[in-house]
Amino acid sequence: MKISKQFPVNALRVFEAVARHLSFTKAGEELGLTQTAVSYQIKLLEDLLGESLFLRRPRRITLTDAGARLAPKVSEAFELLSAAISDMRSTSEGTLTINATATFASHWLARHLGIFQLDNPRIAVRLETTQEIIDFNKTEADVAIRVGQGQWPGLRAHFLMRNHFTPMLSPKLAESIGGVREPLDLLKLRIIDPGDRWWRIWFTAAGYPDAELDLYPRSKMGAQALEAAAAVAGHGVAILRPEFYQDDVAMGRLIQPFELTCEDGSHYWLVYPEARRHAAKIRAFRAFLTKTLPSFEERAPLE
Amino acid sequence: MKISKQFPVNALRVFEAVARHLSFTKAGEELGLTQTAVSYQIKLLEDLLGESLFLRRPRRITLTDAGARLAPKVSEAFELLSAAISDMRSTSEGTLTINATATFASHWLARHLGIFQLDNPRIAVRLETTQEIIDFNKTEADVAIRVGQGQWPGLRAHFLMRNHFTPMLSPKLAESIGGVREPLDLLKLRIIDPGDRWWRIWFTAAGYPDAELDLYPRSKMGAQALEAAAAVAGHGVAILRPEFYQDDVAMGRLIQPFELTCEDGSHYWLVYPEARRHAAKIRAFRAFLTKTLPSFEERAPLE
DNA sequence: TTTCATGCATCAACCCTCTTGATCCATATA
DNA sequence: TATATGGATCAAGAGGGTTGATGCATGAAA
Repeated sequence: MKISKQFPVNALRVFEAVARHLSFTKAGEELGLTQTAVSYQIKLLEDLLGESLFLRRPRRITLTDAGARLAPKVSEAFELLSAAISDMRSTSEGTLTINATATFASHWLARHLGIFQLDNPRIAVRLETTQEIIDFNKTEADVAIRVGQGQWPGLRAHFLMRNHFTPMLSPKLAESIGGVREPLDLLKLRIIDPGDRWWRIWFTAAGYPDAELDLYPRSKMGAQALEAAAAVAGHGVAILRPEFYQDDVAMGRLIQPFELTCEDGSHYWLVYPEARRHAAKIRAFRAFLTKTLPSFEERAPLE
Repeated sequence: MKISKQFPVNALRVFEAVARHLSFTKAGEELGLTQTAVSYQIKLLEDLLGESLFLRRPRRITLTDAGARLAPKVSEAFELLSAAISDMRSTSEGTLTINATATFASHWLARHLGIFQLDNPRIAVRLETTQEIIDFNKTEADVAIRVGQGQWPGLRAHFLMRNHFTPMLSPKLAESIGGVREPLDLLKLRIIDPGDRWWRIWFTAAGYPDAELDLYPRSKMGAQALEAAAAVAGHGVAILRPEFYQDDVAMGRLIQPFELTCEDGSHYWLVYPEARRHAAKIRAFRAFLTKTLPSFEERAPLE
């Protein structure tokens, strides 16, 4: 059974407009309906209620007692509804929830988000960090920053920046073995998360495809930020995206012993549900990225 | 454009139910819809608002912030709506508006309506009288008493009583011409509304088809009650439905000089819109008539 | 672990509601 | 009397909304 059959909300909506205008034609104009449609809906409602709601006088209609009793309450209810909707609209238009990896959040967003907020004083920002993959059906977020290939079904993706990596460690730790001169020197140290494929890629690129990383199955941290912290503390060598740790380098807490950086095909992307692409706040965020990030563009490096 | 497109009341209604049950399936059951339909409506609403309203967790769903903000207001609005409707229903179920001719109202209804009200203490009665034909589109009435053939398009008719008539006058007036012995005596008196076809019918039946009534084009009153009043006052002879004036006869204010009564094929009927036939108050009124009026039956004497 | 049960998403197909446009009718206005 | 306004009625058509089957993910149970 159709829903409108049990509870004629549409008919009520039409009734409300007619009661206000006291004219089928005018009400139709307001609602974008023909006079016929209005007539039909009113008749429907009247039949359902078993009561006439309007008296059909020549050239004008009048509310019956029943209609007059009903009208104000229906009006109120619909005002409430539309208020609720527009209120919700403006509130949620007003806060942008960004879900990012901890790494990206702390090393890039935290540093640049100020500009977005200056440009969009009416949009509050909520920044959430989760480990890797998020599902917009399961997490409340308007946009997300993901690392990947830039292809997710149902999601629109904009390229943010390439992701490359290189070993980094604390200067003290480097000194402890008399400095790091060549890649194999690193193997004298504890490797933070040797299972990370990045290590293999990097050593291969450096000319040592057979470096015995597996021998050191130490900590598995998962989040780059944590590995970096461990490296700063001198617990070992981590493989990191150098741009994110320029500060640490400048402050002498980390060094990047080799120029060589590698990529694994995964990069940073801004993603959001296809269907939400026209939301004002998402537009604003795109505009901010376009302005702030030279490499920002939709669906860029498909390699 | 469909109305639901601009303002998704149906979707909101579904949303309200889902928010209450926190389950698409349950909500569907409540509304008499399939889970699919519910899913569809929610998605519709979410797309329209550009906001997720529910988080799809395994085996249960949760309101998002946006959804949680929206739900209570929508609930309130719909409660208001359904309250308004049921309130209106019960109020108008509670008063029966009867539209009758002044004659019938004062001579039959007024006398018997007490029984109806005893039987139906919860139904208030509003008795309105208008001259003849009423249009349910133009007058607020639940039922009407009409004189006619019992055939009106769109209306259901129940036979109430035959309508017959005979001359009546005040005893004083009769004495003034030495008593009324035979029909032609009446012509010595002023005929109240000689244009009334009833006179011609009656005189013809009495054996005087050529009685010169047209000679006395006096008052045209229209309502039987007024003619009766004129007759009581001794202003002339009226042609009336004798049953309605038994009191006046008993009190010596009117006499019925001849036994002969005539009919013109028009009788008294209870009528109401076909569509309203199931209304409780109309049922109650029918029950009352069945009980009170032996001749009461639906669509009876088609002659 | 494997299997089962629950609950939502997706898809294609169909029905019926709702809308449209034309026409008719009644009445108020000029 | 002629014209304009506003609602009712009718047939026809579109598409919104519904259904039922199916798939998928997860939690509970075996």
